[in-house]
Amino acid sequence: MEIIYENNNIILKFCQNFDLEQTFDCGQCFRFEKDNDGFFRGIANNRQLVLRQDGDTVTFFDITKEEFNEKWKSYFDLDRDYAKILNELSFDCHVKKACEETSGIRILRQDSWEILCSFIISQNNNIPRIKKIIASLCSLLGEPIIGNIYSFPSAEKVFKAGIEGLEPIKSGFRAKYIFDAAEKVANKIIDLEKIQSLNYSEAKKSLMNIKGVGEKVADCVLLFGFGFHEAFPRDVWVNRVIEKHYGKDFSSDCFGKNAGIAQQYLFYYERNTTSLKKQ
DNA sequence: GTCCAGGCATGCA
DNA sequence: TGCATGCATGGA
Repeated sequence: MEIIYENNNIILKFCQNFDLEQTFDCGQCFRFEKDNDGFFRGIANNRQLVLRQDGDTVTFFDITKEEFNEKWKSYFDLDRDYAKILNELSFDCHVKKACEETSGIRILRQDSWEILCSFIISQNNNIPRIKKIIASLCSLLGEPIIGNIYSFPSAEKVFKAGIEGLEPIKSGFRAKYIFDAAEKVANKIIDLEKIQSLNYSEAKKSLMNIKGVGEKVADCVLLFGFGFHEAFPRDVWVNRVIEKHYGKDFSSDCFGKNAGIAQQYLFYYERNTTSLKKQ
């Protein structure tokens, strides 16, 4: 990959294993959208980011070299050698097949509080509605960023709003879970910075003290919000893959420290091939 | 109207 | 420990 700084834009040439569509569409983030002209816009790191991909060239618009290096390289996991990892994971024929179809997903490194909240909202829910609830949470309690787009509200803000204060976002039974998470995070009963320093199983155990956080949500938070790539979230789609191809004795240990990357490729492949069949 | 959605808490055996 | 059931809401 070659990095060029030009006219206040960052241009990445010869990108390997980096596809914006796949990365934003694989269910790990809820605040990036593609417009009709091929531009992706989203909110992260407290600003709006605009990007575009043409073949193996990705452009980040209106961004300094310093900001790119400090914030966005790690956000898009650009220093990790995905070609090597996918090659290693391809000892497994199902992951190999998934990679042959789709090889541009990167695990984003997102804000841990935002991800915790977002995946609490995700339970027993569908992606369009998850996005809708998150957008209304942001416009209800976040700070204005641009136009009618708002930042993700802090845990303190959500805690102060109270369960009743969350009513307008129509999150249903999840409101009490969102509030419990906000209360524990705001009051440092769960210290997100400390969780980062724990090992995987201790970190998971700690997160599961929050109401509405079970194994699956905890694993998503660890994978997308903390960078624990050994986390292997088992949702309905992945369980379907496991039932079909692996059987009862399956353990994600076989994928080792990159199990989460294997999971994401299996998830994306299963979800897309199944939805194609439905059409 | 019915079913389902990146699950989880709860109650019961 | 393992399994069934209810849960808020909205789109298909």
